[in-house]
Amino acid sequence: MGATKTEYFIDRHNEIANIAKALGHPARVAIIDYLIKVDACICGDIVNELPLAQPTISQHLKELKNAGIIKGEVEGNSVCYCIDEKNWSKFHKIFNAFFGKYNPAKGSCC
Amino acid sequence: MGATKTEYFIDRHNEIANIAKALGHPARVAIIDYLIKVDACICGDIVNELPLAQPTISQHLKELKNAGIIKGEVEGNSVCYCIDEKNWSKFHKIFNAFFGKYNPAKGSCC
DNA sequence: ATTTTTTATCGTAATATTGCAATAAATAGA
DNA sequence: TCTATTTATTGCAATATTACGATAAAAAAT
Repeated sequence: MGATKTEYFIDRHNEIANIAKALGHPARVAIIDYLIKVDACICGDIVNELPLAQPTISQHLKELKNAGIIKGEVEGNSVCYCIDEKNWSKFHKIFNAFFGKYNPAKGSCC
Repeated sequence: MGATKTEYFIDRHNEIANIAKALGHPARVAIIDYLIKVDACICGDIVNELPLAQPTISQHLKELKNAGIIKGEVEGNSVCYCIDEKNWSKFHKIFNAFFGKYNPAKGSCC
């Protein structure tokens, strides 16, 4: 008990849930938004942008990286983080397909 | 400690995170997919579709309802659940705008 | 070589989530 | 009324998440 029964569900549902879960924290959305804004790959000054301690940011970055949303490359002293372009497009498509599956126009609700 | 510091973040980031969080479990994605598939509003036979106990399903339905993704109406004996059309369109737009903010083409990553 | 800068990891506390058995609540049907 | 049927709620155990201080690791600068 307590743990999600991942093996009970189909891959597609798990994949959508995984991406969504990674996006399911305001700090992580803020990190992504910042990375998009500065476009060029920016490293740890994300810490200065958010009201969270450095270890917390590092943890959130790790989760975003694990989900495949961002990637980080060691750049001398620091680490350069940026959006993972390839996965981003993929995830965009997946979510667009998911939301597109339902057509509100013909919604025949009670 | 342990709780998300919601008040530290801007509304937009919290909104995206909230929807994403609700979609962040395969059972909830499966429930949505099922509701879309049967189109007409279907009640508690979701329980027969998923390998989870009735109270667990009920809890997931509650979370989806709280997030505004689905709505439930009492229909005699049972409850009729369906996609919340209005919010669905809204959420679709929000996520499309979010993913559309980044243009992988000009991604100038390290 | 020592210090600074930058990021990751460890350890720990607080809180949240997931899941279910048991049970309640509410209506339908006999 | 009594009995199903259907859904929600309660209570609890197991696990996950969030957050941060302390500290490690690794390269840069002095």
